[in-house]
Amino acid sequence: MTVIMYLVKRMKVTREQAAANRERILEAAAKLFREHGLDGIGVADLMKSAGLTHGGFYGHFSSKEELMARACARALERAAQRWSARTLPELVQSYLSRRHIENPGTGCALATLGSEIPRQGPVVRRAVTEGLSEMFEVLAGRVPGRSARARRKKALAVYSSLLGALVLARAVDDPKLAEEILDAAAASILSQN
Amino acid sequence: MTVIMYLVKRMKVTREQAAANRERILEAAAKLFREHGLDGIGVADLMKSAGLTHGGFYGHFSSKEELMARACARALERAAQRWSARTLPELVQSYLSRRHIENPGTGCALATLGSEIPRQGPVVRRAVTEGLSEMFEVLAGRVPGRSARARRKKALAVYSSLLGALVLARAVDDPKLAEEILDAAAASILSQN
DNA sequence: TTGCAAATATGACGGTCATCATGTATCTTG
DNA sequence: CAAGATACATGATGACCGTCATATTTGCAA
Repeated sequence: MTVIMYLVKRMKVTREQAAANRERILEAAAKLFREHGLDGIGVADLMKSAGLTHGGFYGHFSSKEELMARACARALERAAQRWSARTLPELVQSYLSRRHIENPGTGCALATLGSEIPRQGPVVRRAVTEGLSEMFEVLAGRVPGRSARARRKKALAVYSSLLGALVLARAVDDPKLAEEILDAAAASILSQN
Repeated sequence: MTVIMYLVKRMKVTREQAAANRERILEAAAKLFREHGLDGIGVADLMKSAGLTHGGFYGHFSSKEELMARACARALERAAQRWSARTLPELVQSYLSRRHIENPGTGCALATLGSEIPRQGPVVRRAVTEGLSEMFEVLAGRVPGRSARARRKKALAVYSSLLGALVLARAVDDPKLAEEILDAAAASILSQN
């Protein structure tokens, strides 16, 4: 075991392996940023979680900020993909669930990082705005409405409700209250759509 | 000027002045935490903003965490007070406004700190839960509804929409999009109440 | 097969942070 | 008015952070 680790460590990686490493860093970041916040996890721990040491980081990304932007973009893309395969009721139920509350690392990035985004630099803000725009489009295709304009408006309102309810339910330390919040938001959304 | 500052500095404060100093620390914290995040501002800067140096901090609070809890409680109490003096449409309009977007330091604490709260310790979570519960009660008194139960449910849904919309509008780097989000949420809330 | 570029490890640097120890000047109590 | 308590300043400590310099090892192109 130790010998194998030693060999792996000492072995120069091929181009493919380097690309895979970059991918692992990005995936680790997308998860750990959501779990600990953008400022709550450091480059060294991120790299360790990807199976590397901190030194190689700047060979893959120009700064921690760039990684934050790419990780946010990645997380939001994934969310848009997931949404595009569900109906609105399915989507509401899975978003407003105890399972989502308890798994920030794989859930909605806005719910875990939302209040930190306004304090970030232009690169991160841009990535988030683009990711959100895609999500709005997907959601607009999942809500009922007579015109595209009306559906977009509804999509913005629905996402606001989803996001706010999840943030509140996570903030509160009483599981009963959390569930009450989720239920109220779900009922409100579904009764309107 | 320098002489005056020197005298002020060297002058031992009375009990009343000490209490006033504690109050200034708390007010500065309530503002700066919302502006920079709980982890985005340090004890030294907090104290400097209250006109003191960092050393005296632990005479007033047992830890930074205790200050975070008290500052959150203070901010939420103030919000509940403001809400109790307004009608629902007034409240929605002021919450979902450009002015609120641009002034996080005096605005809703959940919108600025919401996603950091779940990562905080029990003391902060408790203070936030209590503050939120008060806000829910106030809001339940401002929404229409046939029973107290129905009004409470509506209050939870309304606050979710408000919070989510503000977080989204602040996260986005396009003012037009931000305004679109606020408008969509406001229309949704007001059409339902 | 030889030399260069690339990928990553190790280690260091300057900065920031929360917390605590200590000194000191003043309020406050007897 | 004397003595202790109090409020605060100064300074230090140890930990952590982002970033960079350097060395080493190996894939890869000529």
